[in-house]
Amino acid sequence: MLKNNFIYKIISYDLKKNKYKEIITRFPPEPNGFLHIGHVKSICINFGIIKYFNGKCILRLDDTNPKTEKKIYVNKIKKDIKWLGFKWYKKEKYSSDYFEIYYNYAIELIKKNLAYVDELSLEKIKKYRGNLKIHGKNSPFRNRNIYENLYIFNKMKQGFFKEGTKCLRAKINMKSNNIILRDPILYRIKKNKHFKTKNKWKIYPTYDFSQCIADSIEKITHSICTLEFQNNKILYNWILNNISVNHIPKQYEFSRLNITNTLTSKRKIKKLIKKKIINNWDDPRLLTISGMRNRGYTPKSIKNFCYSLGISKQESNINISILEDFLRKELNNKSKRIMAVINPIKIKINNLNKEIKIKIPNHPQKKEMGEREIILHSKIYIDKKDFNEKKKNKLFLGRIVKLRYAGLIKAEKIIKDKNKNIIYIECKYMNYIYKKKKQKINIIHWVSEKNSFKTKFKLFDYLFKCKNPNKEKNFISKINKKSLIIKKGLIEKYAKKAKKNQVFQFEREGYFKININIKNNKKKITFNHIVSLKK
RNA sequence: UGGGGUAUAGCCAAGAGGUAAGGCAUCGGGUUUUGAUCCCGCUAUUCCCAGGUUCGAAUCCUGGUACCCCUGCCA
Repeated sequence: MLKNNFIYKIISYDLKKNKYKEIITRFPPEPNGFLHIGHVKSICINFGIIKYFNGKCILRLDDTNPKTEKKIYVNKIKKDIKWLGFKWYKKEKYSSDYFEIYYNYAIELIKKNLAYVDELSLEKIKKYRGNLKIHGKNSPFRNRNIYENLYIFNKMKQGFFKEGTKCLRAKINMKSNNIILRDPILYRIKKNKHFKTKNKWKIYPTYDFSQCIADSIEKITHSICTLEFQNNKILYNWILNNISVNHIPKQYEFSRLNITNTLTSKRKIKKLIKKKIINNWDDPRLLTISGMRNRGYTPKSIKNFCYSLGISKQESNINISILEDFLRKELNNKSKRIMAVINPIKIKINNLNKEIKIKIPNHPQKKEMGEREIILHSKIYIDKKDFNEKKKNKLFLGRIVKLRYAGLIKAEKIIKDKNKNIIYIECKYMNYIYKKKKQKINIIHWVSEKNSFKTKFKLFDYLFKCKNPNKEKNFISKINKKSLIIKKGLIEKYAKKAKKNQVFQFEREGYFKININIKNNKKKITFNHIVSLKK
């Protein structure tokens, strides 16, 4: 619920007090990777909350570091937000749109003697900064005069110096208890080509310097971000209070979304791709937006999940099964049912000499989804999981199971080869007799030889078996090696009528998406696992 | 005694001095030829701990404890 949280209350209050005419939020991803489920929460908050207030939400690509940012990511980010069904205000913005403005504000700070060019090496800056317990100490360059600062900063801009040799720092307080305030870096030299401004700039503003100014320029009223920026808020305000801006947005923080059995860190995802553990950012096992799209998630199921979560400052780790519940809920209503046998084992029904045609519904609760015909005859397949000596409700010698929509079969003989592998099981067909007292006979799904075709199933499992791979030192070692399994099995012929990307519920198994590939005029059909049914 | 945050059920989460909302999960029951779906019902004498103020405290005060973030020229 998007209303029952502290941010909604703050906005309502501000509006009531006539603080703002219009509410403007923003979503500012860095184009250095694909968007994931964590971003979706932020998107849902920023784009979602303004709908209650008739406000605007701006999409701003935060491109202040040309070392890691790429045009391709911008396109993917835009595509993913659109796919979710959100529209940003007018054309998307870029932090780089304001490079000239940032630069002028930097000059203003220098002129006010609130910023200086430091020439300490990276190592020295680190040393001088001190640590959690020990205060920092001033750089020897801290007190150079304004004209010299102006002169060198201009030279930096023109590209006279190497990366890491000089940077612009705010003159705040090296003895501050908040390390963020120990003369934070405002500008650094980067020689990479920027995907948007090309080679025009040799110096780039840091997050702390650019974010607050961009927010101010865009007249953002509520700048909503995640908890890790709480320490930076004081700097955000310091900068805006010391330059000549006429609008100061307010920053509010919420706790980021963590989900069990998966990773969302861009750095770690990049490592998985590099190690070829996953194919790419859009691997169906990943909770990136594109990965979920490939997997078969619908925008609505993802959004409903995010809306169901609260917005607070408490750390959380949401079980991935809750996300899956929202998916199942939607798929359940719109998917036709079908029977598919993923691990086939052959059954010979000895006393069945004819073909029995059976009309069955495509959805047990929705007649409008129509019906189809299946054929029962002497050669059928069931799943190996349903043939089990130890579990009493499964098929085994002497035991009876119910074939879904057909009759009962009783296992009579197991036929094995020399190596003791089962070739087939001989069964006896029996008519279904209704008894007053409910008999707990297990219903199993099946497929007949004449009414099915062979196909491949791609089965996905969690990328990590452990609940919190983010906490693992060596997360690579915790990878679930069986997160992708390909099985050869059988499915009803009815599947051949399916459209591209159609989703079926395989009875008693789960939801699967059809892949249709046409090679040399031949249709090749396979299926991708989306999510299993509840056990 | 570095600074900034957070503690309410298994997981989320409302609550702001008047006697613990809601959702999901679990559990119990019903419908069902999917152990699915759907429907109904139950689930905190207590809010991290210990004191204190008050007729009355999850809410106020005092003192503790646990966890998260900050020592990038990343964001």
